[in-house]
Amino acid sequence: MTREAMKKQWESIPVVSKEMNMELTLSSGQAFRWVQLEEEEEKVWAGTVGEKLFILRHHDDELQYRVATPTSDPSEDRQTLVDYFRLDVDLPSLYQQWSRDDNFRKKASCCQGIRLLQQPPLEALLAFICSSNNHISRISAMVLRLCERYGRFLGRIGDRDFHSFPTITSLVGVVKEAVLRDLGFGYRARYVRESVEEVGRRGGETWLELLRQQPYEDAKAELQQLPGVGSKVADCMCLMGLGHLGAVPVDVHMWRLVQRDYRVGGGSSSLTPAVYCRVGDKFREVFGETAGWAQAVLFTAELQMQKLGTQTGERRADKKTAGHKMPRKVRMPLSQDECQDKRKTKRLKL
DNA sequence: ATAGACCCTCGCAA
DNA sequence: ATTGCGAGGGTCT
Repeated sequence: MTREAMKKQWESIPVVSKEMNMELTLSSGQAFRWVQLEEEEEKVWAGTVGEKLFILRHHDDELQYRVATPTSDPSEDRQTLVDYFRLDVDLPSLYQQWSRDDNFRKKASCCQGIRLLQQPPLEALLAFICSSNNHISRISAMVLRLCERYGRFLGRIGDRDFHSFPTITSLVGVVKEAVLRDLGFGYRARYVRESVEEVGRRGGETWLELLRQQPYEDAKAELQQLPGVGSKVADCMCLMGLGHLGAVPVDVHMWRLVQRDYRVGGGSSSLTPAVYCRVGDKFREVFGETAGWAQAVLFTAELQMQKLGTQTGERRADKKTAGHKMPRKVRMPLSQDECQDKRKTKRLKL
């Protein structure tokens, strides 16, 4: 089949717009490797899931896709996307449940269709290790270069090459800290290398799959054994790499949002491990088992607010004072053993 | 329990 | 136009 003919042929999966906002889902910082490109005067998304290179768009209540890699079984491609976007989950009804929380209903009404991606575990783990004390544009660049260096070439679209995320076997014993530093990883180079080695020792992707079967708390505790994986990165991995939808990653943005919109922690305290834990518990109390997904929606909605705010020339002079006029400190009664940082076990020595 | 250091990039002031 | 400075989806010591 010629290239031109390929271009016209879209496969499709019915997905109404309430079910999916592709733009926000792919660009809100869950995954770092999707790129939007122009193709025949329209915007499409290109990226990889596992060993497949996809081109996506959302048109006419359909998720339309092309696979740019040779494929033996077309139904497999479809299933890959169904799994990746969790299309079996009825999102509007989740929004409805979450909307019993007044703040959610107000803030999320503008941002329907934020789906939680189910990402390949190793990719999620390493990407979020890279995310620490970092911003999205740089994280994307780092992950991109990691794939270029160690991943498999999957194809070229326009002038851009796409690579798969490297497997654990292509990394163990191969990644060198100095190389990662050259790729711009900074001090995270050591975290990535050492975590790769440790994941390898524990059984690679198979071990990560086992963590998926374990209870969230256990999986999180295991992950925090890895260098570069604290409570936030562990929660990101649990939520987006392992499908533990109750995991609630709390970064500085979420922390500000929580202080402003929810009564957790009190105004003056910083995000200590104990407070971190309380935030997650609060979210699980309000949103139930899918608290992590609800968090992702609130996070994205907040990002949108800020983006729209700055676009309309609004002052962001309140950056320092935003959300600091807190109601009085309200401490949650808290039993010590229900909420504590699980990182007590000795970090393994490498 | 709390503070600093840590790689590097970018936006925004002087 | 350069230079300087702080903060950015934290973790470790």
